[in-house]
Amino acid sequence: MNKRNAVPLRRYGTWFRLTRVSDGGNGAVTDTESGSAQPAPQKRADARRNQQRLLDAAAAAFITSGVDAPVRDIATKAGVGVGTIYRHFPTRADLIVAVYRHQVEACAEAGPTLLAESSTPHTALARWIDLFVDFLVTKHGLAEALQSDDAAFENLHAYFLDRLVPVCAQLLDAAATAGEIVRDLDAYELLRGVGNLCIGAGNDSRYDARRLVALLIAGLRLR
Amino acid sequence: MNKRNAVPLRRYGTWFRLTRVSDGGNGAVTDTESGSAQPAPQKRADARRNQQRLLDAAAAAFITSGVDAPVRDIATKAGVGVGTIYRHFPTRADLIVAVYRHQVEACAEAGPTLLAESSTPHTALARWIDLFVDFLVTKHGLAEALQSDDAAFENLHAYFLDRLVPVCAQLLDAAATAGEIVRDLDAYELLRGVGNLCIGAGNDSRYDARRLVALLIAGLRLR
Amino acid sequence: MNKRNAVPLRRYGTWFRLTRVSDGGNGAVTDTESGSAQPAPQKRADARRNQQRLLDAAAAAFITSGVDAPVRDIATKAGVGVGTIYRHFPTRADLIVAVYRHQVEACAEAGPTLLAESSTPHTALARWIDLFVDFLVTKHGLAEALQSDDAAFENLHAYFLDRLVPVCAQLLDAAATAGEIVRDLDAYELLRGVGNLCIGAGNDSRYDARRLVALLIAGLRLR
Amino acid sequence: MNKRNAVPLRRYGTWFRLTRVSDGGNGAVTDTESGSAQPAPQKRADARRNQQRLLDAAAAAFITSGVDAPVRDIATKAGVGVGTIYRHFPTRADLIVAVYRHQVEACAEAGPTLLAESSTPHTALARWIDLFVDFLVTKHGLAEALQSDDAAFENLHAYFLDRLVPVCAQLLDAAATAGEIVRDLDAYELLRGVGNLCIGAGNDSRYDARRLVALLIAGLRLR
DNA sequence: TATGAATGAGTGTTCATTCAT
DNA sequence: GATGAATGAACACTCATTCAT
Repeated sequence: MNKRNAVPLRRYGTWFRLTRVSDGGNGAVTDTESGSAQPAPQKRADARRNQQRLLDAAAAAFITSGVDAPVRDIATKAGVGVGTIYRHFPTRADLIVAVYRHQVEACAEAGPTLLAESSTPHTALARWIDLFVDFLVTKHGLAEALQSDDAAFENLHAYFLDRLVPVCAQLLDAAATAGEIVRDLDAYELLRGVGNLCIGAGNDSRYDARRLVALLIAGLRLR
Repeated sequence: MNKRNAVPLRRYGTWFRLTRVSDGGNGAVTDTESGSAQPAPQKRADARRNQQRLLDAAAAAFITSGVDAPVRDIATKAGVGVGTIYRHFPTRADLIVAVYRHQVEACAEAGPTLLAESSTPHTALARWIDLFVDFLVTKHGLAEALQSDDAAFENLHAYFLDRLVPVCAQLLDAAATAGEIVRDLDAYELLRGVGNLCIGAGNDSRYDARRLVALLIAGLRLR
Repeated sequence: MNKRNAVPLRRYGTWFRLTRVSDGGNGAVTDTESGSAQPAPQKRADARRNQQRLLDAAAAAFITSGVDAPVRDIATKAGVGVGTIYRHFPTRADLIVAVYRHQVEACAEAGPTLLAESSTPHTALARWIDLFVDFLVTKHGLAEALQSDDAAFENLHAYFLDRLVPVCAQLLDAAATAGEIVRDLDAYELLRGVGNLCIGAGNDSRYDARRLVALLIAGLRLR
Repeated sequence: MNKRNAVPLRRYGTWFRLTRVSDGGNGAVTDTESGSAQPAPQKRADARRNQQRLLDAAAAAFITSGVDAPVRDIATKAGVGVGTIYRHFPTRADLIVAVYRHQVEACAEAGPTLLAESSTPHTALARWIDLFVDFLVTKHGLAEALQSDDAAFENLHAYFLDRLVPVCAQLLDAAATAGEIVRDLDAYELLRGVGNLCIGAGNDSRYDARRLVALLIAGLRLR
């Protein structure tokens, strides 16, 4: 996870694009193992294997049935008992976060890179938002979960906001400072709006979330 | 919501009449406007009272728990037995449509009026969309239901689309013809986007759906 | 009802046979109107009309859905409110008895006639049982109700037994006295057995209740 | 029930083996006969205990309320949650078949044995029918279910007919070949009739199904 | 530590029966 | 008397979560 800054931005673009095509095996990794000392005695091998199988199964189930997929379905798909899921991920939010952590991190880290590489801050913002949309649109039910006020999703909200709001704020600020956009909107509100526009996008061929998000971003421009 | 006064009140009269045309016998006609001497076979007073209490309770429950609100909760809130709900509204879609019919009709009818009264078509569009947002923002479960692919909501979709898409299309068309906006977006997609932006708006004080919708409409403008 | 003895037996045979073909409008009549003095001031005409429509509707519903047919279905079919049913027939058993009274009476009265007309008592018994089977086989659910221990059917049991057991006993006794059959079986048990053999006979083309009943009666014969 | 001792007990061993062949994983194998050293993956002890309690409770409930007994009643009687029933027996037919499988198998297997052991085929038939009656008379709901046209019971019908009709046919055929009985009746119809005669036998002290069945079988004899 | 059996609250829906109009 | 609106008990079935093994 620390190595990732070395990966050129375009990688991320590709990554997200690949994601759209064949996501699911997104190699989620928990924070624990990216700790300080790699040679430290890692968890038992079978425990880690289970954790990985669980994440793969959950990712697959989330695609099929949304992030509300029945726990038992995920367990069956992973070839473990339901108890094992609860051991590794006490709440559903924990599981969802673990499944999508990689991609959220990648998205967060793409912000500064895009800002550095793009011709204008507004372009960087638009491209970054595209990344976020590409992510959400392919995760059925995630956008819904992000706006749900179900207490079970609190950790999920917290994680997404912690990681993405500062990045988005930086991009918005840069664009505003450059005089490209209004100062009307804070990062939280923008992300929420973009997230909402992604809801149900996968079910409805007549609805293209990307087009609407692009209009929203265009609407930010000062005239 | 203050803008709604722009829609003449008489519209509401028409409104009820239209309601009766496509009604399934549950038009939730309030006493107020049907006056005293109607030759139509009036329902029993208690039945009509219950019907109204049911609609009120359902509207409240939909806000709290979405349009999936348990039937029993609605019945309890209305102070009636569950059987009474099924008597008045055999399917859930019947109940949802009945709850929102008045406002949908009012919204639909406001379109042409606004177009006639506003300085430009784009202004009319923006004001009409405001009306729609004002409606949706207070009906939290509704926006979610409108994007759900649950078969129970098919009639709901059909009703909303039948009534609102043509109106929105007329407004979009007028604005495009006037050279004010792009032709990028069809009415269905715009309504869907606006509907999505309204999801969860009532639960989150940091999120103002109206502001985001305004940006979206601004984004339609030709530069 | 008192006139009926004047009707020759073969009438009854025809009647039952006709019943099998086109029963349903079986003209059930309550005891009340066959009282002592015809010129007495009868019930209001509409009340009697309702009663008759109810019986016709119930007979039809019993054929379609068995004697468990939903009360509201019967009411709807009769064009009356459910309350009217309960007024006329406080329990389901009352309704069933009223519907079938004519035929039960006819069957009961056929016993002595057959005994007088048949070549032997055993023949009379067999023919009388045939009458009973013909009756039951065409009344879906009735045989089931007759053996049900549901308290709602108590009156039904009582009525059937009161009317038919003595007749059957008379026939059995005559045959036993003539040395044709064993004395193993009392009338109650025989009727119960015959009733049971009729259960479900209408639903199953591979099952002919008449044939089995015939075997049972044959089994009574002394060897 | 005392005659059942005529069926050698070893049969019951065979019985269980047969059970396993066509079993859906719920063969209700008691501990007693599977001994200690079985290589098969044993179920958890509590699960097996529950399964047995469930079968006992279901058998009892079926007697009381018929095979339509409410799932929750059975669960309560067994001291388990309703979910446990659905885990073990996904459909009601599964539960019914499991409850009666042992006895149906025993009955089926008794046919050839009785034929071999009895003095005449007709005697064998009578004794076998007695076995069947002894079985049914104590399962009050069962006889009703066997004639029900409810789709939920289709598998039940199929199972009973598959197992018992061929056995009965063999016995009938032997007796007919021996010139003892008429060829009037096929095995299906006979079993259906016997089953019907058993309906409600347990509730009514004035009604002895065995006596009536004996008369029916006697009626088959050639005179 | 892993398993998956058990739990039971939650939900939609039907229908006999009562009773206000 | 007649009506039919209202009631609510009853039932099947699902699934998140706990905990004995």
